[in-house]
Amino acid sequence: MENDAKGRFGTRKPIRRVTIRDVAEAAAVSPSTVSNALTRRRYVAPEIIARVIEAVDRLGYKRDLAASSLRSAESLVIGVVIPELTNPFFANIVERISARALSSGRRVIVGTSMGDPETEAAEIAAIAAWRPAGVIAVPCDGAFAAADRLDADGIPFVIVDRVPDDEAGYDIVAVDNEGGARDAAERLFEDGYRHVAVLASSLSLRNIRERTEGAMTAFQTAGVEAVVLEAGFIVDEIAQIVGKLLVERPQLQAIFALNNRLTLGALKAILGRGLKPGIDVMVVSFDDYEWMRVFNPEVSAVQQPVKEIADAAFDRLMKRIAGDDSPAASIRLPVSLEWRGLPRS
Amino acid sequence: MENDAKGRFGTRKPIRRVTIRDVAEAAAVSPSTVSNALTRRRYVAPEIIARVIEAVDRLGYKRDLAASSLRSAESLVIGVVIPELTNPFFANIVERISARALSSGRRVIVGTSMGDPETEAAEIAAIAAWRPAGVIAVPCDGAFAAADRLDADGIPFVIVDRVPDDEAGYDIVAVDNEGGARDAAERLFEDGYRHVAVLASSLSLRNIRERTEGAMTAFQTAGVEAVVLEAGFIVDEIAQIVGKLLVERPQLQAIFALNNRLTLGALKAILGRGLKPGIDVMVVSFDDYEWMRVFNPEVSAVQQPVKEIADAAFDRLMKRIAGDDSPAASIRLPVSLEWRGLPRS
DNA sequence: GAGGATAATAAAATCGTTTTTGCTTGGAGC
DNA sequence: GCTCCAAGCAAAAACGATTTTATTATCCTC
Repeated sequence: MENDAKGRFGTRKPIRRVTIRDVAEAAAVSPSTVSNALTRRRYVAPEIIARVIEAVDRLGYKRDLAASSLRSAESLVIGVVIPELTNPFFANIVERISARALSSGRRVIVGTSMGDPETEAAEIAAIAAWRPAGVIAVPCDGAFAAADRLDADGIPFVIVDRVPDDEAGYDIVAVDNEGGARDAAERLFEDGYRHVAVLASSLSLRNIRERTEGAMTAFQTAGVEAVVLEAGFIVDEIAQIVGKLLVERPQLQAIFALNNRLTLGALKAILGRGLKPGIDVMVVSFDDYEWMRVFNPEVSAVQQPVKEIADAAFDRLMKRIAGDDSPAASIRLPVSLEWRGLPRS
Repeated sequence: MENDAKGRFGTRKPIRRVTIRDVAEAAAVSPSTVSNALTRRRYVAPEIIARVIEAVDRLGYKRDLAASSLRSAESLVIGVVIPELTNPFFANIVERISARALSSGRRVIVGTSMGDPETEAAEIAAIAAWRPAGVIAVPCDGAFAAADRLDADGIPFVIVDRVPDDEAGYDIVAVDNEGGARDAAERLFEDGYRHVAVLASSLSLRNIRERTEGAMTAFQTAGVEAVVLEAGFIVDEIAQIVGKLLVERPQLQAIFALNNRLTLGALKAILGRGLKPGIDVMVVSFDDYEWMRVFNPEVSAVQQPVKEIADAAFDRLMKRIAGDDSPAASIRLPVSLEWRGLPRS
């Protein structure tokens, strides 16, 4: 007898999957007993369980999760939708949620909207076709129109990081943007900075608006001369705008960049003019990345509690999946200021 | 009649999904005809198709992909296993593969090994339970023991980026590490650098070994005085090692860091000593990141063709899934040197 | 010892879809 | 006008699991 299934690419479809029926036959029990023996949903005699497990191991049986969840109507997938995977902040959140999901026997499927509401809606629709137990989403705009679709399908969801314009009725997990920005602003004042610029991407984003307001309120209260710049999303353009600012306002002592890209732009402008960040011009970043620590002194940053954000969102979603129908709530997590600057001498 | 299904969290399980049967009833045809009308697998009269589509739209029907692929035995999921999602290089690859998969009607599920072979094996096993059409993996070590599991299950797979110690019999997509490192080394020589250090993480990694060999061969041929340092994976430790190097070898003119973390460490050490990267000590990085461009001059880098890597892997996998059983092949893609340094004056 | 409750397993139904098989109709061929 | 074939749709089986229902054996109780 020749065995064609030997070579790696030797045959077309030689492999017939091991099903629960094969295991049942091998263990001389019925398929339902195998199921119960493995899932422990009903009592099965210990010696039969042992026989089943032996057969499973011997045959290399692995339960087909798709078939399993189809019948049991218990979805094992969690949908996660984010603007982009290449942003380590989002990647971190996905990684953490995946780990949590895995330890509860579920699996995450990820969709990226690339910052486009239409793509976002399409992704949500595509994910909905997988009948996820729930969805965790970082919306790309304040509308989050896809919410309706999820509601219509009865899929529970939690919104993360970006708070919708109308936040009523949604479960939301975000950070205390205003408080975090205020803390940083106050620290700048305490350390002697009196002429600062707040670097925003676009004030149409609620996160950025909250950060801007938190910072500006603190600056105004403290009597710090502060200006807000809307610099967009392209590093080179941001650098150009900051460059102009540095020329026009030579008295400027610090820049508070409200996201990591803005920080990149600010640093590029400062370094491009031969100045030293943290010495000639202080830079504080909202959101902390590894590369911010190569500078000397290191760039100070507002650190977002990524793990806590992901955990809070996951926990909330799990409760919803379990049937919790308490009123939707908005959770705001505190951020922490990683101050690495030297006091202004 | 009260309608309990109105509120967002008003009722427990009020939503009954729209199934193909509902559509069939609404369109006054059989379920099989609905299926054929939607998938176009068999001819259905145009007017019936129209009726079906109308019913689908009206009822908001979405085919259950799990059930669909269960019956048709055509898997719609692609497994992707990477060491970590927070590394933008891997995230990029995942994003690209996801996009390609999506446009072919499939979806990616991601597993992260966190650099641990056991976790990797567990992830592969877990993904296998979803019966993926294929798997694309970036192994975390040279053994890639999980390959056997995939082979046993008859799941085709492609290995990306990290080449296994024994590469025979595997489909592999990687970059030309040796050539890329050689190009960078030669350029350093051409620009006048004569005393350089090659910064490696661990020579037990094949990628790093190839890069080291490529660089050292070129340096030796050109008569450049070069030293190899194995500095590990922790930025602070790398910085410390480089710091010591800078003291011991004041004549050092350039550092060739073989991955992005090493680049961070090198920069940190250089900046920490008040030196200017690119001016006092040249830095060349293998792998290019956005933050490398904030410096002045920008950090030169060997850029990996992420899109091409992902595409090549995806294309190969699709062919395997389609039944191609040609011999396994190893594809090596060229990297490009982004030279941003100034010639040594 | 008969009736009935209980426990453990087997058999059958089911999840939502696709595929296979079967039926009906209409038209072509002779 | 009859047969045969193909087209077009319906009915039923199947995918691989779980849940529901049925069956048998055992154990109590009176």
